[in-house]
Amino acid sequence: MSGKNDAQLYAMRHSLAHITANAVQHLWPDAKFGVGPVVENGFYYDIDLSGEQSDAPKNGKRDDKLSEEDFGRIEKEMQAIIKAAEPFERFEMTVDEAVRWAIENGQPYKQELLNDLKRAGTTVAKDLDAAELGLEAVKGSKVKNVSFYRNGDFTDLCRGPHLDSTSQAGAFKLMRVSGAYWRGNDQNAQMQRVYGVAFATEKELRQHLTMLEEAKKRDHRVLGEKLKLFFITPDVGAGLPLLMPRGERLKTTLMEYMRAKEEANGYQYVSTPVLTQRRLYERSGHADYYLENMYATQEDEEGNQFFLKPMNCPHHHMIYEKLVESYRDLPLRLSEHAGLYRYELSGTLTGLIRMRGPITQNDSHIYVTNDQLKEEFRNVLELFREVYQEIGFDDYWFRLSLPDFEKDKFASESDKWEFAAKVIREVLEDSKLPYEEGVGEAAFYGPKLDVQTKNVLGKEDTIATVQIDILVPKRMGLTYADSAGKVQHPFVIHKNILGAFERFMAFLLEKTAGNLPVWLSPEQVRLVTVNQEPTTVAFADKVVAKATDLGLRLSVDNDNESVGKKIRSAELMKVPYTVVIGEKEIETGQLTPRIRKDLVASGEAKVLTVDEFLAAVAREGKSRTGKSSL
RNA sequence: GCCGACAUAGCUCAGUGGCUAGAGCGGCUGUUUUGUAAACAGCGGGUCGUGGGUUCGAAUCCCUCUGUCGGCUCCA
Repeated sequence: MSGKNDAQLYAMRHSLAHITANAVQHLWPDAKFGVGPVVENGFYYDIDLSGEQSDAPKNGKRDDKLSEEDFGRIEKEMQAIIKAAEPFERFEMTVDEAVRWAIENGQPYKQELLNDLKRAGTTVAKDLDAAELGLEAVKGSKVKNVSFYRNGDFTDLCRGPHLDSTSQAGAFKLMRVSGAYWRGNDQNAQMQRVYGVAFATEKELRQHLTMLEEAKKRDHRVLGEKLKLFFITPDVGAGLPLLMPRGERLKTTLMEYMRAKEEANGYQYVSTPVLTQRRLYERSGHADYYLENMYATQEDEEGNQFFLKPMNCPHHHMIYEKLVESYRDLPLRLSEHAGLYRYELSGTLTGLIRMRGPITQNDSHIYVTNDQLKEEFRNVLELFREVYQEIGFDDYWFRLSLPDFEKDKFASESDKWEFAAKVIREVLEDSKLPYEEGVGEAAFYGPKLDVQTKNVLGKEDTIATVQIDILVPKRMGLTYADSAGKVQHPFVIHKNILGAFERFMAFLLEKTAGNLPVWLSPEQVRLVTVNQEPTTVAFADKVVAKATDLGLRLSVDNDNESVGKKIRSAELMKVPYTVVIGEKEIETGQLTPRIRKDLVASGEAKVLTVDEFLAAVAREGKSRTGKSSL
């Protein structure tokens, strides 16, 4: 798409946001409007109907909330506005005039934005820069004039640009309505956000909607059910998935891989209890931030209350105390694959991506001196690259998550924050790794380097993180003696490369549509028998025995069904290799493996001996290749 | 937690106040002994998510709770 078309599409989507608001205003004359920016594939507008008394109440219910039922009449009204071919006209007012306009028109949210603009020269709305709000503003500068756009009877504070006329609006569809806190702050009123998608042509819109349907099939929750990997049941609880044998196999394969990788890189594994006294979290400082997000036991008869651990750091810090006296003991790299539990708000739960537990984190804590910090951080990034490359995961980018010092959470020691952030930046720049920065995304104890990816519906997620802890070691009194015999506090690098194993499984499933490479497939080979004759079964048994010796995961489908149906069933389970066993194979001792389509380039079937075939699969498992060697 | 939508058989779904709640797939049984994406026949299978209410009558209307989906806030 050319830059000109991009600009045109942007203006079109932005104009549709105005047309949406315009239509809502026709139907609910007292509607109050927030902001209405362009987003990926479309636009939204934040609307508040509270206090609204519409002429057309629904079912006698209060009519102060939008619902998807209303979309039909809103869209109809939008079409009428588009058909009327109203020109978009730009004009300016002084800020004071604009504030008067907002008051006269009953637009308190616009008024607030204008007042902020006047006072601070900017509007501070999280995730929305002033330009997106439609305000021309440079931080610190005096704003005199603001621009407005008018079409027909609708006027909105807006930077533009817009279409020349409403008639140029393309194909659009209102998708959903959801709650959104005014200016992203949960202390503020909750408005309603109406989302729409919009494209230049009907065809593109239909393609987009089809793509969304297709994406649903790649959803790890759908695949988890179809591939018999995991499920969630209200009897156990929301956010508490149960892994079935296939899911556990996948998780264990990833865990074994990471453990071997880390042990080869000087990490030592430890094991710590899931229940812990409150005082540990008070000592670490986590109690100040996360106590209400931790599951607690009832007080026992001896008066003790325990918490399910939501992180491993404090426990590992206790081990540090036992093991480290001197700088000679550093760096110390501790790892644990522990199941963590966190109370997450019910509305945030998302399959294996966001869960309450067990969250099996690929968690390590690396204790270093000042001098070691940079090199060790570089080593961690190197390990990241190595692991992701071996796993074939290349769809990610880095985000340097920094504190927002205007928040209480990031209270003190700004020089240490700067130092840690500088180390991360230098390592990234030395390695020539592209990254973005995220202000306000840091942990309470230090800056983070997050690994970002997009899920199947294009939503951004953090897959893994490395953090430099500048606060907790001092707070917990962790020390070592430096070369001069002086007492020092170590830095701690918190790292998890695969994040939580469950979450990583989810990303893998969505990226691969369930077509896992051979080394990760719970079932690597399926033998399909042509008949149930004893000779056939005996031959299959012989292959199974050989495969088991090689450590392969192979199963036999000896059901009394047609070969075609059993092939289909293996295809649906995304088994990499399916091998039909019948008279021909028994006679010749040779197999013609059917290879899952994504694994192979040529469609030509190869004939191999049993030993050749099994050895090839074993090699592929060992090399973790994403392609078939056959 | 908040806003919106939704919850019917193992799965995907039909059924919007009126007969004993249906279909396809899966399952089970039998026949068939099968050659690379669905053999044929028969049989099971539901407290219509939970609890309450309205009604002569509720899967269907109202409320509660639980859970799911999409957002918002949050994410050590």
